[in-house]
Amino acid sequence: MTGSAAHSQRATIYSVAAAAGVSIATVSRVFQGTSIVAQGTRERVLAAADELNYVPLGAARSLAVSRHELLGLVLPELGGPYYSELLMGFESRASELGLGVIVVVTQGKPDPSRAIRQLMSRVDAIAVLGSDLDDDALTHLATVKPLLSLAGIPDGPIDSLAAENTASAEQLTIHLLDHGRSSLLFLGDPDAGADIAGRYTGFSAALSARGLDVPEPVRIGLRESDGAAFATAHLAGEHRADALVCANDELALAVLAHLQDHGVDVPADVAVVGWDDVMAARYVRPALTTVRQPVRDLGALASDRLHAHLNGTTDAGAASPTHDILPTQVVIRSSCGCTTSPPERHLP
Amino acid sequence: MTGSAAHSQRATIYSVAAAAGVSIATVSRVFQGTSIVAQGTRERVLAAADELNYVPLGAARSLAVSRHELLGLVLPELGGPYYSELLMGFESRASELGLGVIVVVTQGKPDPSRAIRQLMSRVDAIAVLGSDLDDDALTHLATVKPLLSLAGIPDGPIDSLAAENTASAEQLTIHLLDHGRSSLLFLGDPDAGADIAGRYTGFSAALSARGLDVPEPVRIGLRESDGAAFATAHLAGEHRADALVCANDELALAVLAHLQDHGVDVPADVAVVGWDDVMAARYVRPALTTVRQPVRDLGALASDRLHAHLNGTTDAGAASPTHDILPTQVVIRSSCGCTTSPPERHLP
DNA sequence: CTGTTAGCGCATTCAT
DNA sequence: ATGAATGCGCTAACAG
Repeated sequence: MTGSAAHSQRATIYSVAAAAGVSIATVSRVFQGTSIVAQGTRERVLAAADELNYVPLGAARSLAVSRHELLGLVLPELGGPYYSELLMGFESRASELGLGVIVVVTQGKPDPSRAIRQLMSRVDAIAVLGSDLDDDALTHLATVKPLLSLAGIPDGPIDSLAAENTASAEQLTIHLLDHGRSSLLFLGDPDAGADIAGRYTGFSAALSARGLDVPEPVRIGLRESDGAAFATAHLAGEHRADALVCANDELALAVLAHLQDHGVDVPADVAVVGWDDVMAARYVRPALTTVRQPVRDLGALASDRLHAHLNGTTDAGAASPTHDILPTQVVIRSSCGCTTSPPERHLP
Repeated sequence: MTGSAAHSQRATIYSVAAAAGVSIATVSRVFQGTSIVAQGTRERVLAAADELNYVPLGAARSLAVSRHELLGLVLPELGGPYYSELLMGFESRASELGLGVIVVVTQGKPDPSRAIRQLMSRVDAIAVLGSDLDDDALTHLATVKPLLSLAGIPDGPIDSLAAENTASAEQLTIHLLDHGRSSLLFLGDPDAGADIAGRYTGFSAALSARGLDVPEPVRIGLRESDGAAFATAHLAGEHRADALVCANDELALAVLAHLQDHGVDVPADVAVVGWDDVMAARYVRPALTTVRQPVRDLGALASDRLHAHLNGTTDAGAASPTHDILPTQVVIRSSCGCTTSPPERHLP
């Protein structure tokens, strides 16, 4: 390794105590700041600890205090800015609360539930995003430790926290309708997640309100390849539409680009909108109209909730599950048909 | 919480043993699969465990086996696809190796070193990315636990792992020169990180090789706002250049967009290239010429290295530090002046 | 194949 | 202000 010291013989609280000529209790006290220690002794202990390169063993502490001081975050994947921001908010707030974070990405894992069980054994509470786990499984997990469902079903037996979907989808759809579009299509699979389901619900509501037929959703994935495939099909005349409401920006961008490459005029021929407000949404021409979600706040709030549970700050126990929803913001740019004057690409 | 069960009285190995009518050793055995247990007993134990909702206490196990089975990953931030991919690769491989991962994001933390010390107490080894820590601090940390520096200085006393920078930068610069560009500028601060420093080195080398003067780097940040600011200055005639080598894509895209908004023809008037191959790089017009790094592999390899150290697979101890470099790939698109025929935007 | 036993390193009473 | 003693839940010999 570093060639120098071998990480072999780790110093323990005992060796430090011995070196400082005090008892382990005193060492523990100076490190936890739990009780007052004489200035002199404190310094001797610190010196000894430094000298021995002492690093407390977390596991021992956890066992003693019966707390891991660690939160778990389960994510389906890590692509795009969405999950990163969520993690950022989650970790940041957790850290402020004195908690560490263990992340588990389920995608590509042979046995996700095994990974989660293992996670359960090392954290105090856990936030789960994604429907890789069926609802029963989640409910069961919630039995053993505080469990928060992120962007999941906004009801049901377990606590949940999510960004608003339905209302913004409806708003976005109405906006498209107001542009004179009449043949809209929703791209994305509502069964793939509660958030997408919510968006389709809003989409449907807007259409119904105008007395329009609600088309079946085009059940495709959210990747670029899915968008390209759809565009190809669309160009072949498989679908008829003058406006495409895509379940996320990645999909929207792929569709947009592919369509343009083949001579389709966006938004003149067909409008395209998405979700997430990724960076590319601002740089593409026409700039993509989309919905921005307070993802970071969502992550931070998740940490807060979990922390509150751990400290019994909330009326845990028999209280009914909480279901919080954070407001989102429709970002109107050009791909919907609007003409924005100053290209506002220099946002955050 | 869920209203139903209270996460109060957790079952222990003792309660399970009692319920199953066996000793704790047997319970431990069926859970660790460490030794053979009679089919009958095994089932009884499992049943009891399930009944009691037993989840082993990680901390207790860690203390007993003196291993956390956890890796630490320290990242400066989480913006853009770079860090996400790195984390993805790291977590994924770690998981395969039976290890969990704790992430720590230093950006925005009042006292990063405190967070790291705390991290050190709960993991077996740690990978650090970013120069928030001075080299001495890292060296010191490497004294207590296996420590791997990611995208850091490719020499020095601690193990490192990074993507190739200099050669690809040189290659990219030569490509620009071959396009007939003669007045190149490097955007980014070499002092902000070893990777950027390496890129500037390659940039310089290419220029020197052609007998050209090497301009000072334009020391700006990597955010969109930095790019916009530079573009403004450039438009005001502050800098003269017919090619801009940006330290990353975010910067390149911001510059590109801002320049175009003000009538500059890219790449005719000025070429722009970047690093990372973010999604937007494929969608922008002209498509951005950039350098793709094997970030996910880098993360996975980091886990491997750390795991190897923990198992003494490598000649740890007195061996000199290892410094591995992963090859990168220059992705030629249009912003450099090339005319690519089939818009290859449907890559991975 | 299964039970007994002895720590793992630390926080915490309870004394002093 | 400090020390001695106890236990947290689990694993790993060691017996049987």
